[in-house]
Amino acid sequence: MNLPAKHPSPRPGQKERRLAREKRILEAAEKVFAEAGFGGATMQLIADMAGLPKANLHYYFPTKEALYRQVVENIFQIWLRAADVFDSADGPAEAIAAYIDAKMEISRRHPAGSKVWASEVMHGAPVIQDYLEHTLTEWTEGRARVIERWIAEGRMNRVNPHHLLYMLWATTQHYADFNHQIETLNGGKPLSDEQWEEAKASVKQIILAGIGIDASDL
Amino acid sequence: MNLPAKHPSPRPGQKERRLAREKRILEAAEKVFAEAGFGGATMQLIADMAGLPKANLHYYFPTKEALYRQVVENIFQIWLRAADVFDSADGPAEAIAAYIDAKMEISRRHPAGSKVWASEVMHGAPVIQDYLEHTLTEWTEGRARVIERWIAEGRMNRVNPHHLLYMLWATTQHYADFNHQIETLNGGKPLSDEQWEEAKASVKQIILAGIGIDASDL
DNA sequence: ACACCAGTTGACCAATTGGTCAAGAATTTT
DNA sequence: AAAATTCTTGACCAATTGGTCAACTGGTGT
Repeated sequence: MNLPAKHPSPRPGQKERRLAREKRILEAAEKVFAEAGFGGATMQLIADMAGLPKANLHYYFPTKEALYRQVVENIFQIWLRAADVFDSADGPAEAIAAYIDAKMEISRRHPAGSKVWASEVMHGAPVIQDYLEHTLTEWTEGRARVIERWIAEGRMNRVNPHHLLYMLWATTQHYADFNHQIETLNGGKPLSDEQWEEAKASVKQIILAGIGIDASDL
Repeated sequence: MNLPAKHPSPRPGQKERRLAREKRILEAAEKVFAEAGFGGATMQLIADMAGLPKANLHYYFPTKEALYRQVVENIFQIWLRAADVFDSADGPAEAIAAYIDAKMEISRRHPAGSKVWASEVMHGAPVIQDYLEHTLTEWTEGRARVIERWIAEGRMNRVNPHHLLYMLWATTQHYADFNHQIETLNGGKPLSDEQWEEAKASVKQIILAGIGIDASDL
């Protein structure tokens, strides 16, 4: 990070290589943790999937817990970043629609990460309890106040902001966590591009109508 | 069940004892599987929680898989039974409201079971793929047709029935699977009776309005 | 009293697991 | 080119795991 930088210019060298290796490991780990859960995942499996010997994996991540923690924290960052679109719009219709789109896109592009997150929370959040208590709590309370303001301004129906947020989280996350069930009910095939669009549209339609917003605004 | 019944009268004896033991084991197993996942659960832990030696546990359930399978199948039965309330009502308002109530009650009363189910599906449904492909598929298609009929009759908005069902599942299940997160956001306390009522009411309010049903019907 | 059988259990086992380590290969720095 | 640092890896280890087994217990029917 801050070692003597003899050469002020580029150098594709060591640092990038290390980051690339770590990224490859983290991607393998995410998949394995998602498929097998923390308890069912083995370092050997992760090493195999990343294409390197187990001992080497332990060089980059000293323990299984450390590796897992990193995976979970990465997901949480993605999750939080998506949450930002909530603020970049100025009304409930745009904000909630954009938030649904963003979260549905995460479910589509990062199903493994979503599952790891769900699994972590389901098991009592042993490693990210801090995040839940601070970052997530603050974000949630902030957004709840925004929603209450919209309600006070008559821009949407009076609903309990927390339960609305839970519904948004639950519904969008469902498409990742339960994608296997959805696939099975879809004749064994993954949702096509059009079906994903329909899913997004359906979720937006029902929720926006559910809080008294005319979706033709969008 | 149908062994020679020497005594035609009662007899609290052996069969009941066996069932009681199995029930106790299954309850312990459900908790442990929910808390640790299949991979993280150990027969020793389940035995401890059930209050009997591990070897005895293996007398009732020969393998970890067999025990797990039984737990999952039990949950699925509860799930399906709740689904029946969907049919006992004659209109979309009553049916969906009753279904939400029933599923919310399951989330409240059987959070461990719900988590085991979620975990099973999330990991690709290794042991209940049959159920997904047959029983669940048939139930879902049947209900989707009912919803389509309601739409055709003008009794609710035109929405994609599958995505409506997914939203119902996702939202109600969320209160079980993510109860830890909800508790954390609730100041570390479980939802009170009143809060559960508000949760149910909020879910019903948003979804019913979302499909164009005036909830004051109920 | 006896045999019979479901249930109980501590001791044990082979396999797997997360993690270590020392020796070597690469790469960078001097 | 040599020294120093970073990476790589096969072999290994202690602990844990699911599962077995033979001996034991206790109730039931005869």
